[in-house]
Amino acid sequence: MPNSNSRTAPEKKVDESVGYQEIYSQELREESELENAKAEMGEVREENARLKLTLQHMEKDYQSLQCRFFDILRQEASKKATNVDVGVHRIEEPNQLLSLCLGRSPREPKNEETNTTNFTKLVQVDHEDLNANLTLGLGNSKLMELPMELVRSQKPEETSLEEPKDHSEAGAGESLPPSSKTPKTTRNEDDDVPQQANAKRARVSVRVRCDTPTMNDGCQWRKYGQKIAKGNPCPRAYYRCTVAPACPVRKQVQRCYEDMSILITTYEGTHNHPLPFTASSMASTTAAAASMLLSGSSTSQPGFGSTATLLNGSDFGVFDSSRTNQLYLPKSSNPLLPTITLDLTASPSSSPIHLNRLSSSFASACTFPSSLSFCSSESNISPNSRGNGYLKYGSLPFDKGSFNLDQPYAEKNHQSSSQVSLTESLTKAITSDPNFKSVIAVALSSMVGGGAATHRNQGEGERLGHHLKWCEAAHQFTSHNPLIQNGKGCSTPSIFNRLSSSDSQK
DNA sequence: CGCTTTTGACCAGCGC
DNA sequence: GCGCTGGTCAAAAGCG
Repeated sequence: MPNSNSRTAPEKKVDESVGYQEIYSQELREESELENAKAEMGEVREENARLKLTLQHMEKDYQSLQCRFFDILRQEASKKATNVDVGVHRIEEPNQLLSLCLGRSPREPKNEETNTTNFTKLVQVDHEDLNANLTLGLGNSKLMELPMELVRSQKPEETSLEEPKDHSEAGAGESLPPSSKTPKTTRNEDDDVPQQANAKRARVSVRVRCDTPTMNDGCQWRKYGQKIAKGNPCPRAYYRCTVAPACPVRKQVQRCYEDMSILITTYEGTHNHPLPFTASSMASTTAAAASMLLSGSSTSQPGFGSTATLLNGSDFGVFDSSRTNQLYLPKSSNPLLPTITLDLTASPSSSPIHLNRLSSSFASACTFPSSLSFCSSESNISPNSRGNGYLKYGSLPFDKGSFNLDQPYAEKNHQSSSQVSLTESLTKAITSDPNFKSVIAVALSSMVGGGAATHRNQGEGERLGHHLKWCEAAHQFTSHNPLIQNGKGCSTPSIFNRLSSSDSQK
């Protein structure tokens, strides 16, 4: 009996010790898991702190930019007060500027004081919107597609390529969408949605010095026609976007007769599909320009027809009516189509006075000397031989091609990264301020989305794209800093070089 | 073989 | 109504 007692006691002890070991090991496991979780939380917190810091920087710089922009507007307003000759033009300019920068309607009250206060309010509202969007965007991956949203801003119903279009474009098959026959759009759904129709019909003409037959904008194009237009022996080529079968976007490419080195590319329509990174840059550029044109068309002078001109400052307080005649616009068969021209052929240094008088994004965008351009060839082009004093959007000094992962698209076009970078410069020039909110939102969304995605296995390519968007956004963002910092609009290339090199090294 | 480019024909808008 | 012009179509050719 004692044996049994003596036997059971140690067994009980052994059982107990085994139980303790199990419990202990389980506790150890739990502890290690807890520590892992804590470590992960710490990392997330660090990342969150970094994001917060970045956001604070962005907001701070954005506010600085607003202040500066506001000051410039005030200066401009005071100048206008003393200049009666061009008063009619200039009174409307801040509105156009506002409409460009903030995407607002230019049909606001034209009182300058009202303008400035309105602007302040708009900025505040925008800022609030920004915060709201950012808040939403952190949890909403959809915001990552803001550039595309921008591109499709006029067509909100077309949010996805996969989404079958149930209106006239649906089931079109081989037939072209209604908007493809742009001049004929007046008889179709455009009557129903006039603004949308305007957006489709608005054309953005880009003048670029380019040796290659076409300018690589990152998109896929198929040539469907060629004509020799009257007044220009150089044939005009017609391209349509082939990224999506039903994409209504067309472009016309024609060399400038007066200067064969200048390539005039006219974009028409908005893409109804996701775009490669490089293409989205150009698309957002043209969309922004088109939207600016459309929003400002109501204030344009009759004598100027339906053509607006960017970069010579005609819309930004430096208008010189004599210069509009120096435009080498492609002869459009459809003068009803509002056309905006982005002239990238002139040197920024050719108009220092204009430069100083330009406001906001355009001032900052124009401040990048062409010598800093990453456009290998185009950047060294001498100032426009015409000497028209056009402002050139200098290119940002980062090699877009270095992290252009949309190789299939780029390879399709067999064109240099310098042209891609041109797209970037365009984008930065046009969309910098008007879409600054979007830029920040995209940036943060991309960061958050990309950061989260690193722990997942899905959407690798998309994540890369977002990262690229972030890079672009960061460049757009940082491109404003020199203006803020020195207040003279003299950009310092180092920051871009650092950024670009770090990006490209990744 | 599939995609792109070329090129002549066709169509629609506009001015006279 | 006619001619001019720009834009598009579509068959043929070219290319990889």
